[in-house]
Amino acid sequence: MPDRPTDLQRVILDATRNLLARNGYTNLSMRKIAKKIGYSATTIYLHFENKDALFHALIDEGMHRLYESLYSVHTQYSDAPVERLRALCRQYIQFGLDEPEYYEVMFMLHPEHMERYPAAKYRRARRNLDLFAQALEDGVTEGVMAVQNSRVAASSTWAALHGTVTLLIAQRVDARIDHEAFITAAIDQALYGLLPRTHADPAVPKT
Amino acid sequence: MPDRPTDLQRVILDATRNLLARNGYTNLSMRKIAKKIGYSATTIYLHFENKDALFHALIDEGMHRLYESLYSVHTQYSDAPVERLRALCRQYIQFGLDEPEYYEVMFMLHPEHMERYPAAKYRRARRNLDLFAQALEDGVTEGVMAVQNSRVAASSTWAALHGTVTLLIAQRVDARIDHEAFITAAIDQALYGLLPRTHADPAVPKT
Amino acid sequence: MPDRPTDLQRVILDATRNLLARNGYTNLSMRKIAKKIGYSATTIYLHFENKDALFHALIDEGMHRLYESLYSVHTQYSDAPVERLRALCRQYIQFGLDEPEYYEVMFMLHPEHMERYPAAKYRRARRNLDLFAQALEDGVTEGVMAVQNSRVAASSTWAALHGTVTLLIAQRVDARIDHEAFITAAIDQALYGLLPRTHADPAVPKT
Amino acid sequence: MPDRPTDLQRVILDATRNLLARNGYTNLSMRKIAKKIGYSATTIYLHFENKDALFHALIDEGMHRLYESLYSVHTQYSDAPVERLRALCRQYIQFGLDEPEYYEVMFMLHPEHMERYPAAKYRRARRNLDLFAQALEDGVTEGVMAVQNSRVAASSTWAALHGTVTLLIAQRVDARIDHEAFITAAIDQALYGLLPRTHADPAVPKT
DNA sequence: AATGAATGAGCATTCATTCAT
DNA sequence: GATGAATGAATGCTCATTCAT
Repeated sequence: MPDRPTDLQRVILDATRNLLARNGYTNLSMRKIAKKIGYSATTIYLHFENKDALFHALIDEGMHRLYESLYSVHTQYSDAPVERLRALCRQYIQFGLDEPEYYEVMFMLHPEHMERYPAAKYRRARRNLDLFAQALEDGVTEGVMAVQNSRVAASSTWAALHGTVTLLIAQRVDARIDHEAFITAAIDQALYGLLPRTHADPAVPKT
Repeated sequence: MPDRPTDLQRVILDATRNLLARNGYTNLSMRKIAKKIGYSATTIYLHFENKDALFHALIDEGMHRLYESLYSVHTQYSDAPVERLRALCRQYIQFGLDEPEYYEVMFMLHPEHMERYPAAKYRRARRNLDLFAQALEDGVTEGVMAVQNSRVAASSTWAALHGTVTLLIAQRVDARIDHEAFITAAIDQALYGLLPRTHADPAVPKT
Repeated sequence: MPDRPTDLQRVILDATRNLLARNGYTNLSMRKIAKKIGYSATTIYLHFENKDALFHALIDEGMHRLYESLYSVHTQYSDAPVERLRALCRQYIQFGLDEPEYYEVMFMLHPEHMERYPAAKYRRARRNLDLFAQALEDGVTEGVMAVQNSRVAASSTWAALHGTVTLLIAQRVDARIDHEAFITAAIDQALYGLLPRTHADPAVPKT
Repeated sequence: MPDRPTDLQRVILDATRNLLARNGYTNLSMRKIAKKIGYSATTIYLHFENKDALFHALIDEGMHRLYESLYSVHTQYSDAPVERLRALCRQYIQFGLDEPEYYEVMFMLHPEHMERYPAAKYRRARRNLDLFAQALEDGVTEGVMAVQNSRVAASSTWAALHGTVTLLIAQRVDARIDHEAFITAAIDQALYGLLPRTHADPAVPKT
């Protein structure tokens, strides 16, 4: 059985991600991708309609990867919602730090760039958030978490994680702060904020 | 009241901020700014040394505005750290939503463009974070908050707020979620996570 | 005989050389070349990496042509060093006048633009001078020339020829002077200056 | 007696020459001159019609300086034509090396730049050559030189000197050659070429 | 005599994309 | 499938010069 013809689409995506990680979004061009894969620039257009489409495919793939990595956590801690949530948070942040330029394309690119990102793909992206919501619901069911609306809480938790990853990637965190300490603090703060409060806890004024 | 002679520097800054928020940094060009203000591109160079300088002036300005708005909160709630912190969070998010253009320039642009931001200006920018750290320290002193390191906690709190603002500005929050509910949830989660607890929660293992 | 598909590289080189000689380096631009050849400026970059590369190719070519023309003289007068040297001088000047465009690019442009001329190519360029040095050495061997250092003498001879060509090309020679007379005078003066003298002339003090 | 108001024309010329020497012709701009003298760019136009005029004034001045320096030699050796000629050659080359960018503006700029150089000024420039011609004529009269046409010989001598200066300024002389040796060789060669030949000297074939 | 404000033209280079083959 | 040739538009920036004051 002969080698299947190389899946060039695959090769292009890998090269793109690679270049992205090395040189950032601004310095990426079709020509450079072409050069990297040893094909002519024109060839890329045989596999992706245009730069946008290539990027969307990349985002898709990133979402998928993120989902896989979160899902494995999900199953691993299926019966311990709090641990599961903590692990999900860890995993999310880890993903962002492991593949920062991936993360950037997925979540940090200017909206203007993403306007044309097809709605169908958006839906798939949202499955990631569902894993968080699920953990929260399970936590509430078991009485170990207290949230009013799991979807809202999932989003606010995501916000905390997203902010954490974002500041780290953009190197906006005070240089004197240890990254690991920062990450742990961020996760703890988010998690503690979801735990049920006992009557012994001090009252918190609402705004 | 007669029109003062147009302060072109001002006009340029406003136009730039506007374009930046609308189209992102990648799509910003001196020519576009020029076109928008109805002057030649060359004229911009009469008022700003180069693109970077223009850009940095914009960040500076934003940082200053943010500081003013946070500082007024700071003084208003000077003797109630928890309320003050909550108000600071509110105010931070509000600033981001009121002035998304400034916020984007200040905190959402690609790190690559931040690298050249002069250290001296950076220091001024950090004063904003200090107000959060101060509130945390005061809270700890009064025994109404529990954090190990106020600087780290200030950063993790900032991360939560930054994530919140960012997702809102980029319109990445699920359309079915009410923004106000989302914001409140985010702030509550961050705040609750900082309060002292009567007993360590066994359900939350240390990472 | 059918037209070969246009060799654009060739066309670009010719156009560039032409413009260069007409307007000087300062006034040469990729756009102008493009306009002259009826292609877009971008197209030039398909054939030359950048302005420098284009420029160096031109120099290379000129050096090669000059060498060919000098070398044919070299072989023709292989056993008569004085006649050979005279012919080399003639040929050198003739080359400058026949191909002023090449000559300008090769020898009259501002040093600033030569600095980047690759060392390897420099070496090839120097072969031209070697033909003069060779003639001098042969002349000394045969006792028909008297020079202390053939390399130095080759250079000073070159200087005389270069000055001659340069002044002619730049039209700096007094209009009342016949060019042919000027050229002959220049060559004679250079040659006579290299011949052995029967007695040291007391009127010429050493510097 | 109060200070005369600063002769700005003078100041501008000095600054220009200075910048020229430091950064070369290509990097010279009206703005930079203005900055250097601490006046606005506009001010320069009050004293020179345009860049061309400024340059022409500079050339004028250079020609004048050269003349002064050659003339002092002329008077110093008034009764020894050969020594005088040698000293004139030395002085000419020295001038070129002492003020290379001056020399460049005067003699090496692309003709296209000089097209508009007024004829009247050209005449003044030619006086420099006259000093050489005079020396030659005196030499012939005294029987210590042999030239057919002093104007032609002056030009061919100038060509040799010009070539020498030019190659040195452009750094085109082989790096292994000592400059002083090169200069001496060039002058000697030019001078020897002008001396009368005795019957004992070997015959030189005419081309 | 001096200037600040302004500009159109120009620069080398890069880019995403198209088209004929 | 794949490509070489080509391009129009765009980029940040500099320049000589003008004009109203």
